[in-house]
Amino acid sequence: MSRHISKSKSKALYLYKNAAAVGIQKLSLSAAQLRTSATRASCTDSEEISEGEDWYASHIIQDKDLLRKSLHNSGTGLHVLDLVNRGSLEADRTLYNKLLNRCTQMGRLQQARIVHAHILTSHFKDDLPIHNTILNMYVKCGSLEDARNLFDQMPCKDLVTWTALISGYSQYDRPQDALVLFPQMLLRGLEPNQFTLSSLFKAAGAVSDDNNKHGRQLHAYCLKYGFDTNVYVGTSLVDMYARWGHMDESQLIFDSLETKNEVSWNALIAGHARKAQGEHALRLLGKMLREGFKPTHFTYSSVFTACASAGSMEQGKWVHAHMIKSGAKLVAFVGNTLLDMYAKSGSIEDARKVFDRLVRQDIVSWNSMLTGYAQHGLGQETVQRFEELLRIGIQPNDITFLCVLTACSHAGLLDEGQYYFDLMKSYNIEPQISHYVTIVDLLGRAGLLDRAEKFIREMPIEPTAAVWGALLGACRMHKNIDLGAYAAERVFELDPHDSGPHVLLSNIYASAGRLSDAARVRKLMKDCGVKKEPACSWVEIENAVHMFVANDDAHPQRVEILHMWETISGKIKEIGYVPDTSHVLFFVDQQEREVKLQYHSEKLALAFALLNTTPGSTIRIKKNIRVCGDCHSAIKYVSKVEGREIIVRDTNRFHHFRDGSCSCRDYW
DNA sequence: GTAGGGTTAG
Repeated sequence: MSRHISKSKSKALYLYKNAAAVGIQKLSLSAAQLRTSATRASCTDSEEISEGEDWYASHIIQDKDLLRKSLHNSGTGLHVLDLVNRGSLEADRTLYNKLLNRCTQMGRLQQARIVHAHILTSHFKDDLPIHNTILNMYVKCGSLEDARNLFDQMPCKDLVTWTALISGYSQYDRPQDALVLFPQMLLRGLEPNQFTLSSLFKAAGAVSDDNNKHGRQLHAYCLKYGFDTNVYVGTSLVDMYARWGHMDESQLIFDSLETKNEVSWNALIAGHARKAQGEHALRLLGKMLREGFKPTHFTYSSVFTACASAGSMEQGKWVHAHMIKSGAKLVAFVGNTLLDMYAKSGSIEDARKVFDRLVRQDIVSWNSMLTGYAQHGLGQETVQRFEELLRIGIQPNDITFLCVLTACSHAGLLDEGQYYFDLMKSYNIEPQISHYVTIVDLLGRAGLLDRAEKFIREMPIEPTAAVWGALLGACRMHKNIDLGAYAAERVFELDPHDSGPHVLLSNIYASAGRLSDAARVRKLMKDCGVKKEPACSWVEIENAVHMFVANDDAHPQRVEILHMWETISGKIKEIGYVPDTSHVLFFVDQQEREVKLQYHSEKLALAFALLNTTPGSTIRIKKNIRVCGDCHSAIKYVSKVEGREIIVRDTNRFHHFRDGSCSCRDYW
């Protein structure tokens, strides 16, 4: 043993030796690890204790009550074990439970292992309840390995033992491990209770293979034994079906619950939020309120997420106001979704306000804000904020870098983008495939197609369809047919069912006049059963979201909309708008192309908004695919002739049209 | 002694 260790540290080592004597080496820790942890624990755990032997000299405690009170100090109170070792205190069940609970609450794994070691030296070494508590402690400290080792070593296990481990696996994203334990448990003659089942449903919700066999079987078991009336079990069922995306079943189970609470509502609302069903989530919030339940942070967080994906700012604002009135603090978990909602529904200013008002910003707050700036085309702002983040010493993560790289790509900041890509190493972040995609995009957009291709060839990881897809997109932008065709072939090989690359390649050929090649790609696409997603646009007016599809002739205001577009079209042609028909399929004639162009969904949405909003107000449109070049050009002119700010959100980013130009500087 | 719900990118 090291001679450099102080006397107080050697006491911890004594503890370790004791433990080793009764077979602690069976634990997952090596002797060296345990020695280190014991030493460290004794040094760092009890800040209130002065260094070394002095403390023991001045604290010879005879009074056991006084000693127990020392457990109320901060820290895990581990030092009392030294007094046990000295014989001045008897370690009883209560003492061990207090120590174990303290380690659990504070999540202190090293200390937890020491207490465990000590217990093995005591006459509780075969005590089942104590060992269940230890197992739970390891789970709560996040060490499934320690928990599993203990579980395997325990000669006697009861339902609590099995349930604690099952819940551990389901909490720490190891659903399969949780699920396989269940039949093993049944084989040993143990029957699950509501605790076991709710953990199992949580696990089953995280896997969705084989027609969700596990979850459905468990559900049947649960009905058979009548556990479904328990609110925990019922809620975990609602959640399980919602995670599979089966919202109808989720709703049915929810409706059948005799007892509901906030958590049940939250599970259902979160399900709709994950499916981007904003309207549904909002309706449920209204219902929840009418039925007298108080929304929690979880509720608000899900509803804001739903509003963000729907881009419904007005509704989101209403919920925000409701949250303020309820007196809830703006903690990061909710605030991040709120700021994301503002950013995604078009108001970067409001997003910034939320960011500034957060009780404390975490890395997700920063990432959301950076994403917001990037999507709004504020490349310089993103870079500046990113630099600020580094300056104040916040550790960026892989998403942070992805945000800043995307911003550089969208804003054409070539040098900065490459610099930040290299900078990732200094922060010990290994670039993921998405970072490589962004760099290909960055180089490609800047027209450096050969460099982009070279970059792909030299990648240390295998390029995916997304990587080649980025090159293909750049080839479309810069009209490079040969490289585009090559990149498209790579994409087809890697991901034959995506319609995007087929459409892109077909368009590359079409715009170069190679109509037969374009037709061949379209045919290939058809033959493979690849379907193009129909284009849609949405516009929110007075709390209602209106949807438009291209050539929509079923809309009740169809005549007015078309009339409005004709008027607008005339006005913008007067100031220089020329329809760019290269964005329309090649097999229609010129006149027909112009007509088809006129009825792109974003134009219909725009005309509708002009008809139904007050002059001068901002118009916000959302699109499910990228805005086409002709619409982009037309909307720029409309913003000028109508004196309107028009904000279009497509799948990639925002376009802020104002006074004849767009924030993306025609670069998207 | 064991249980259910929430965030950022692409």
